[in-house]
Amino acid sequence: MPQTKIKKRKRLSRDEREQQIIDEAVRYFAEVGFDGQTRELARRLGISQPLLFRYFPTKGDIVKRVYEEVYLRRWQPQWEDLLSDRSRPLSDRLNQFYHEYTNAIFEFEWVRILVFSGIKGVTLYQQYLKLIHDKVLDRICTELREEHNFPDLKKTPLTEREFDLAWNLHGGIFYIAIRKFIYGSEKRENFDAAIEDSIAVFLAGAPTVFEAILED
Amino acid sequence: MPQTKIKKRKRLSRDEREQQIIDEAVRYFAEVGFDGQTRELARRLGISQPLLFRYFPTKGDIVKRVYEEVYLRRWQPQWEDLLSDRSRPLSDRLNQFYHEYTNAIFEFEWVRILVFSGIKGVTLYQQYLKLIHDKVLDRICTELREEHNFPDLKKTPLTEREFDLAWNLHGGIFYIAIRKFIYGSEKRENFDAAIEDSIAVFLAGAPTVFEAILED
DNA sequence: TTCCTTATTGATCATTTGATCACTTTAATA
DNA sequence: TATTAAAGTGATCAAATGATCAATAAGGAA
Repeated sequence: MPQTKIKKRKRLSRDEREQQIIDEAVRYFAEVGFDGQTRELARRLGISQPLLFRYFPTKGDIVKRVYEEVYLRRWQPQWEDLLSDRSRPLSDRLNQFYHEYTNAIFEFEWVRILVFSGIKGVTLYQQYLKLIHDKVLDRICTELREEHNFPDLKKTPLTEREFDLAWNLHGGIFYIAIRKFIYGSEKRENFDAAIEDSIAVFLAGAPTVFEAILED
Repeated sequence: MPQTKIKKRKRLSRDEREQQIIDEAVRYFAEVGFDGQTRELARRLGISQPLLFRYFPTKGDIVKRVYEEVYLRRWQPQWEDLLSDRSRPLSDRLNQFYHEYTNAIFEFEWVRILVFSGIKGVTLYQQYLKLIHDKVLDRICTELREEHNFPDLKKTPLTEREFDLAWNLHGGIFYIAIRKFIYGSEKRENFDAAIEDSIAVFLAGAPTVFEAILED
């Protein structure tokens, strides 16, 4: 009756162990928030708690790396080209973008760590909001002007109200993720239909409102 | 040179002190999250830390009362009548509702404690989402059917896709509050214009999409 | 196989923090 | 004014928790 795996002290290379710690830290902190304890994190990793401090000087450094790990590698630069690709209808582009974007973003770890970061006053998510503003909403508004022959950008720069409307679309979609991962009140896995409908409403309704806005 | 008010140990009645503690706890926990310390809370109140435990058996009880204090007294039952008042255009009703709703809800304390509650797994906000679903979105969808002579509710109950679209409007508006109070990336105080525009887009775009949905 | 670098750990420290309790002080009231 | 119920406090406990360090052991190099 061999008690397998009760004790298998394994010696890993510096890089392997470090990555292993970060991977588990992402999972753990996403679950319980950043006031989770180093002892519990070590327990989940099957290592001693002091070993963590051999790889990271302080707990704060682990948290910092978790942020980086979660935020980086998610944004796909080709999305910027996709949104601006005028050889395809804007509706197609928006649907493809939000389909891929939500597939990349709608993950337990990502959404929760995102929200935690806002609470703890971390500036990283503010950078992310800026990314959305500059790379997504700006393009959406620009393409809408083009598609409907609205005033040229050079003469009339994008207005705050146009951005607000694009935020409303984006925020409405992101709010699905909040309902799902923060409040657990949304059980579905697939939101393609909801997203398609939201885009359809936006594209059907926004031109009218934009027209009124741009008259001033 | 009299040092006024340096020490004015005031003896309050049970009820007064209790309310004072809760009021400050709402402010404090909204600011730093629920892992704020009882010592700091007591310091802000100008009382000793053990006194807190004379009024609440545990810290958890203070937190519980904070939730209740923040959630209760915000929802106005007359909003339900407002949304259903067919003597006025739906556009007017939606604008008035969201104007009053955001005035009541868009507060630092309310939004942050709301988000914290989701993270800590408190069920209170799930109740709040249900309230929105049942008392707001349900009415919006119902009124849209009426206004556009869509299929009768008795024959075709409201579909998930209709609710999704209403959620998109509501979530988009609520996301303004998240940007403002959680991420601090929104400095404006007044969002009436943004909200009016969002409602306009919804009312201009939703009927088309609803029509398509209801054909199935 | 032996040596030696370094990954890993047990024991422990210092601080933080929720909670308790005996004692003090306030102010209403008899 | 003296009495007394209860509001309020200082001292302190116990557990939790981040961090340190000397000692141990894994596994590649010689």
